[in-house]
Amino acid sequence: MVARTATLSTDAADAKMDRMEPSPPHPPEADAPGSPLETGSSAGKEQGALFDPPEPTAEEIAAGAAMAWEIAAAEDRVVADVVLNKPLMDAYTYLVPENLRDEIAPGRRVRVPFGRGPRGGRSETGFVVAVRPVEEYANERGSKPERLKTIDRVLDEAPLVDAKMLELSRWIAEYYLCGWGQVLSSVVPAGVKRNAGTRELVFYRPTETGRAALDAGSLTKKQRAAMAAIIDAGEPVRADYVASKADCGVGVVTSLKHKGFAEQVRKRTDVTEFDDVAIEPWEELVATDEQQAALDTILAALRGQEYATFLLHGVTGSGKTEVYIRAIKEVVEYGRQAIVLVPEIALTPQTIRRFRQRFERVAVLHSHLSDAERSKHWRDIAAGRVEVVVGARSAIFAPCQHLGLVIIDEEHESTFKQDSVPRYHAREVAEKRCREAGVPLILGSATPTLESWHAAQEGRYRLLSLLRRVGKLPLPPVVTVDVRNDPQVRKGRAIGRQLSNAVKAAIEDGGQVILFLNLRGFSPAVWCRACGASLMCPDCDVSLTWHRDKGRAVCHSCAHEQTVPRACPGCGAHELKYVGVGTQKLEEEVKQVFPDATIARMDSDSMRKPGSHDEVLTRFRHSEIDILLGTQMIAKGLDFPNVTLVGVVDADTQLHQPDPRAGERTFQLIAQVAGRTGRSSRGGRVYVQSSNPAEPAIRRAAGHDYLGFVADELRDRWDMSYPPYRRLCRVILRGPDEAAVKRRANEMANALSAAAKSRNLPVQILGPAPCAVARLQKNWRFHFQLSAENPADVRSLWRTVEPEFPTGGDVDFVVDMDPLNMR
DNA sequence: AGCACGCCGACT
DNA sequence: GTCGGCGTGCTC
Repeated sequence: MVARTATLSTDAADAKMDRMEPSPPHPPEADAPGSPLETGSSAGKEQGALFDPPEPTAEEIAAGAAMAWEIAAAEDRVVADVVLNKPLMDAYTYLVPENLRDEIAPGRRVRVPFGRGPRGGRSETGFVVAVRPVEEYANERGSKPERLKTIDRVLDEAPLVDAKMLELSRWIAEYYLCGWGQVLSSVVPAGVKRNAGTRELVFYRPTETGRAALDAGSLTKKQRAAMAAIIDAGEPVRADYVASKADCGVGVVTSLKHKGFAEQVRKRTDVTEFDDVAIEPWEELVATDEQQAALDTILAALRGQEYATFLLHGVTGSGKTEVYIRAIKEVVEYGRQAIVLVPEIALTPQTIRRFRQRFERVAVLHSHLSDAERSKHWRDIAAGRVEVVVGARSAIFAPCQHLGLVIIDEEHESTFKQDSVPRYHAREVAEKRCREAGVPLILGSATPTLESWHAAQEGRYRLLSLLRRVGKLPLPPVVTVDVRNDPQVRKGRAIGRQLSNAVKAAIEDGGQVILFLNLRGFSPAVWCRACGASLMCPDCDVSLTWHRDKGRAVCHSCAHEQTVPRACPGCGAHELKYVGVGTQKLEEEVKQVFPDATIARMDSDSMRKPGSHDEVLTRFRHSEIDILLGTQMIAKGLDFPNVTLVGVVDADTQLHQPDPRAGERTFQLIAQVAGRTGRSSRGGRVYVQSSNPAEPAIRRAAGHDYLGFVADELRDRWDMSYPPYRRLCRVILRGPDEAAVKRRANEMANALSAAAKSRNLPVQILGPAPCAVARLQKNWRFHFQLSAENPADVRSLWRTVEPEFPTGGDVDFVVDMDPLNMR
């Protein structure tokens, strides 16, 4: 058995197994693996085409099944509850055959027959969530023990998840309204399931006759040396090890085996090898008073082993990471582990290096790892060989056995919500996990979500503030530029006069510049001057973006690409024009205006090949690049002291999204981008171009006034009955027939509405209405929302009504609890 | 999610 | 007369 067994098997699972011991003596004729009975039956199967016995009748099958469970009961056998990777709310119960009794355990996966049809349905993979006596199932109300099917096979040598993770995943399934098995399947990385990075290898150990033969001196010279090497090793060893140790060929080991002097052992072994990167040493810093105060509060909770969520509100450059690291140091001293979640996009080599410099054993979990790497890190974590786990959203499921602390950095980032099933938010899952483990959770952000801020106001979270930057550096002044009357912008330029002058001055002064624009491509629309229509994607309700490098118009919502027709497909006029500015056009404009500057563009189009991201940032760090322009990618986490100017080319793109959180996102974005400058004594400035400079989100961001912004925004949220004052659950319907989708949306909304009324549940139904993107990848989309103060009411309403909704057909639906994406 | 079951239209 | 459409409802 591999080491993982010991560390991953859980108290509850052990207790369960204990309860089932001692097992009754096995009758000798019970079919153990490899027994003649089994080989006989499989041989029979292979020849079955010629001598098939007559098919048993339904009665015979039923009688056999009834007998199976009666025998099972008489023999004090067990059943296993199994959950499958399907949107099913219930676990399904299976008989555990005698020969699998010792292997079966909660947290392991099994193959089971599922569904009706010939041969009792298809074979599916599921997770065992419980093992219990068959009588317990038989005594359940409505149980049909005679209809139980039997487990085919146990897949894992050791549980993949422990009892705590089983419970956490069950909670997620319940809260996010999806199947337990769906959660478990996505919690365990694919590489871990396939044991990627490990091999079943053959090892040799001495037998008693082998030892005797060595003592008796009845071996040849080479055999004697090999035998001695095997015995001296003190543990099973590989043949090539023996060969090099005894200076012989591996054939000698084989002959020892044939003679019965050594025997083979098969062991699953780690075969991954990673280079250790050299890490430069770290100079300890002196904590600021603010950092120390925040830290003291966190340490008190750590020492008291109590759950608490801390909202660490720290302006950019205030040294939140230093607080995290010192808190983790304390946790590591107790021999416990910490999980640090960062947005995927911030999971750069620089971020990882920062933790590797300060901790001995850091595991990293993110989407760019190979299966073998991820599986290796997962096994290291489970075995307790890791102090700190740094990872993206799903790292919240890291199998730490002695969790001491969880940190979520940039808590406001929407990437912490998964946008496929299970649609969980890592913050909510972390809260649950920490509460159960009795450990603190730290949420860090310069611009906390309104949900978190509100929780802090209510006292559910404890607020810690870092309002000053380290080194007494001021926050950079932010200039809002009204571009409505700018002569250059009116000519179709992206960069107005003021920003352009500022860029010029910054470069002449030897500084570097970051220009941010959240639209990739060359022009975001192809527009007909004659009829005013834009070129649309044939499959989506989205206008096509012109990518000049490809010479094609591209849909950013699906894979569609096309050439641009000569004539407008709507009116036939030859008046098509590329309008608006994306990063590609911005790059061209900047090159034209600043011909002597070195320019680099960073967006998902220019960063296709792996490593290019890091390469550009390294060049930028070494001042080989004067102007870095790009999308979201350059807004996060970059910390370059020589950046003296940041320009937000168009603050309005974010603001005009059809989303109730557009204001919040705009504020966050400006604050975040502004944080990229003024990080040294050289100072820095920020220019924000907008056509709505009076918009509160923009005005407050320019004033670095988070408190003012949340006060405004919370008032609006209250007026709109929107989170954080209510919980929402969004139901999205889609299908190829617009009328059918609309009809189904109405039916579902009405059914829920009626049920809420009759059950007296305080849940409102908002909608239905077409989605903001009314058509996506050929499907029409409608949505409606359930809104309640208490999410339990939403859940209970949905759970009672949902089973009545038809599935299949050409309209399907998804449920999104606490939605962030409103498209 | 599949997928087998059942009840209504165009073909030999 | 049947084959096959896809709406409906289970799956231990």
